[in-house]
Amino acid sequence: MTRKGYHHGNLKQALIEATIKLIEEKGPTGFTILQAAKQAGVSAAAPYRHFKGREDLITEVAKQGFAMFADLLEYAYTKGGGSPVASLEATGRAYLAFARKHPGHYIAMFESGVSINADPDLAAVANRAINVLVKAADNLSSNLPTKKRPPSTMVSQHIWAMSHGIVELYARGEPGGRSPFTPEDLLETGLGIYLRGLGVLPKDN
Amino acid sequence: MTRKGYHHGNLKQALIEATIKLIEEKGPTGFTILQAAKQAGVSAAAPYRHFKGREDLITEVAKQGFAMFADLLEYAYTKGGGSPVASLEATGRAYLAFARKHPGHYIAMFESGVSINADPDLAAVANRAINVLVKAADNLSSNLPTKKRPPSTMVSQHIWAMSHGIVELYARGEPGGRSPFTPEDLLETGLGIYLRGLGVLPKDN
DNA sequence: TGTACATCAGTGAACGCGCGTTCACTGATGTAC
DNA sequence: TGTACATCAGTGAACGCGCGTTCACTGATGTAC
Repeated sequence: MTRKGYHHGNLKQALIEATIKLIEEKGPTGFTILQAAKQAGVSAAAPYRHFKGREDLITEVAKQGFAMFADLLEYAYTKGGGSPVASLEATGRAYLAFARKHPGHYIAMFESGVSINADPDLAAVANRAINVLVKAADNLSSNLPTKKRPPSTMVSQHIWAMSHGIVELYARGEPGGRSPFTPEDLLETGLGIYLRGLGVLPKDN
Repeated sequence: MTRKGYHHGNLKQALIEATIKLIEEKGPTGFTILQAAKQAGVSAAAPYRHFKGREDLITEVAKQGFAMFADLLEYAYTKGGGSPVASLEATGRAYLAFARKHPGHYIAMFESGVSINADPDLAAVANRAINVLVKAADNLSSNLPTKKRPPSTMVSQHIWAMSHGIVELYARGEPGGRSPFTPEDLLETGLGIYLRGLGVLPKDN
């Protein structure tokens, strides 16, 4: 974050990165424009050349976060292995990996209070991420008998909810102290049981 | 929140209720001691007779929330019906009902950043709630063959994660706009599939 | 029953602080000719 | 290649604000005798 001369050269991205770091450290509550500016080595007024305000900055972080998230999920899904089940499990692992590697983004995306529908770009990129899971669910249940096939959107929401719940409850400090299981274990086993219940995994094993 | 004379009479609880209301309306970020004091019709200094500060007030809300939550889950669990499965499902419904009816408490408990282990009382009452689910899971799997029985704590964490995820993602505004399914639907179907996968529900239906 | 006194709960003024935001400005950069 | 000028990105001072917290205080309440 060192400066050369009067012009920063890359201030916009530097502010975004400072925001990510601050959110990681102090949560969305603890983030302020002034501190982001300070961390980028710039006066308090400078951020206003690039962002409308605090909210706008967080939205930008969420946007970049969802873009990376969607890319990661897509990659995991397509390269995840041959079967629909293997692909879905790879996508689940990618979900946790993202939350672990990019907590600042994850928090901006899900816990900062930004309204995803307030910004069309944000909504679009968030939907791209969501659709990976919907497609994965679609693929899964395509070879189930039509009668007992729940809607793919529903299945994708079950899986999203479980993944998100594991991140929120067990991938950080709280609650109830450390769980004896890693988040990865929890998701793998939980997803396994769920998929068996769906009928896409054999009953034994 | 009207006052009689110089003494409020019930300021502590009035402040707690103001906090709940403010958190519901503006999130944990938006809550301040000053506004709580104003809402209780009292000067800015008065809260310090009852609480050490902002954090202490939120902790108290979380504590009361977990107590109610534990009571509700316990009640639902014991009165929930004859079978372990019916009891668990009743407990899940109670989970969502609590989150819906008491969003301020829920937010203070799970999204305010209070550390559950920082306060022993809080940890105790949170554990009481957690243990309802653990016991429910225990009951569930007690008539499964020992070999393919996952630990009850793990099962309870799967269920907690899915419930919490549904609350966070689909019981409020975000993300991806309104889901076509109600939170209650999502939990019921998700839990159903999961329990079938566990082997405690018949494969058909 | 009445009075003196201790205790308690709330007051209001004051403080320092960091925040968000604006404004006229200025240094740096790019470009037309 | 050199110069004039427009544009752009960042400055720094200033503002008003609400917040958290403290302090000496005072009105109300309860109780001993």
